[in-house]
Amino acid sequence: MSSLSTKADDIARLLEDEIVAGHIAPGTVLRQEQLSERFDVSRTPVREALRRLAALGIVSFEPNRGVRVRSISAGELREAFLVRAELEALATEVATPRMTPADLAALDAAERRFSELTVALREQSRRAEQSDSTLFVEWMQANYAFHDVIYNAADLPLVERLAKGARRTFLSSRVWSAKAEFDDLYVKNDLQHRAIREAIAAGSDQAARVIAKEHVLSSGRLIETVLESLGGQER
Amino acid sequence: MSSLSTKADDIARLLEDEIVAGHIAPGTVLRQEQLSERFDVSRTPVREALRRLAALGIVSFEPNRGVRVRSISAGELREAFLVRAELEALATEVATPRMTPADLAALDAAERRFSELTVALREQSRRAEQSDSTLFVEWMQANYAFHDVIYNAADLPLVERLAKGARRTFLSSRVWSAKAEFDDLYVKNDLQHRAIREAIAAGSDQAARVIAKEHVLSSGRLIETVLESLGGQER
DNA sequence: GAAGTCCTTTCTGGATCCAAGAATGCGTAT
DNA sequence: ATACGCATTCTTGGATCCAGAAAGGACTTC
Repeated sequence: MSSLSTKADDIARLLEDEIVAGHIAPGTVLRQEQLSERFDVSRTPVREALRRLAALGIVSFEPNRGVRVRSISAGELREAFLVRAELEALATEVATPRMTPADLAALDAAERRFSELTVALREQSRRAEQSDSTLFVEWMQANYAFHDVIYNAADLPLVERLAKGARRTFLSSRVWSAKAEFDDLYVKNDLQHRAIREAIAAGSDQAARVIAKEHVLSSGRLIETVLESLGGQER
Repeated sequence: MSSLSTKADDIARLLEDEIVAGHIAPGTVLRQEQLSERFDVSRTPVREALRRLAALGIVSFEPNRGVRVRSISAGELREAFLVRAELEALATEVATPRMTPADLAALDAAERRFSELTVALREQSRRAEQSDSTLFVEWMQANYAFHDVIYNAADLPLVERLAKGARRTFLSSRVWSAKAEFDDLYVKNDLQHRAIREAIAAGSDQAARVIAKEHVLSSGRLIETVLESLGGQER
């Protein structure tokens, strides 16, 4: 059986997903043996996987003591948004003159889908107190799908990789517990997506760039205020 | 003996330095056993080190075939400069209002040192055909030292980490073999550093930002043309 | 002479084993 | 009761061992 991927890589991907999805809380100590029996392998590939996660900054090794899921501070979160704003701006600028009609159509579809989910989400949050999180997850995925169309057209793999790394940073944060506070964000994001698409469609890369940057920054600002209102319990 | 660092980490650092410094050519296959006897350890920590380098994108694993030092394509090099330009712009903008008198003094000193080395380097390249590379290395370090003052003041560890990763990308490229062609770059960099420092000192963050960005981009453009003139032997 | 098959060698990926560092808990002395 | 010291236990970092994949021949066949 010629394995196209190695166990260490599989485990790394799985763990990364789980941590990013928040299924493993920041601060948790990952026991090697525990993981090895969970994945039914020896500790060797587990440790190689952990090394990779460490290089990505997702976990941190404390020599002879174990690996710990890193928790991001408010400062790091803030910085991640700054970085993402710059990279998103760059990608949008580069993508604009490269957009094919197919890309534009895809962008339009992504925007529409995002709009629909936004409406549904606001509806839900107005009605129910304890909102279902699946809709929220879908909404967020639709958000990323919109941006992915742009990344795809920009054809800048490094930028895409780094920006997605920055995304990761705050996906695992517990900000999302305060979904209810986000009504403001929902509608704003929707409007900004429309503006970005229009600027791209009009071929004005500089305008698109500026709006894209502001789009990310304003999300960051809002999330920051939500975080503050949640109180400063940082780990 | 309570080891503060683990062997895997030490090896990773060493290998990274050697690859970035160009002592190990891109495309080289790294044999695990060879490395293990060179560092006088078993293959286990070697492999963990290699996993880390793989996560950083410095080497790539080819399952069951070995790890290979990644060679960067012209496109990747170009993209790395785009990214660095954005990040450097951001760092400069953020740093400007945060610069203490001490920082400004350090920036001034770094600029002066860079200027001196620039003069020395142009002198040398005018005289000797086969120029000594140590002076060139010093010059490059002085260049980075200047930018590091800014990163330090900006206090954005993520940005710094990513930007330095992008630096790495082209340090290992063989562009530097064509040092002779760089006279243009030498003087331009010097002028741009002065302009950046002046903008920062004047407190105009936006101006500093724009100049810093242009500074990186123009270096990128020049290096690109040098690369082309070297011929397109990409691996 | 070129291509295909089998066998040997080499090397990787993973499992297992071992030594040493860190935590834990108990007993004792103050 | 509290703090110190010592032994036990747990877990990590690293070494060694093993099975399977890929590369490299030699030998055969057309």
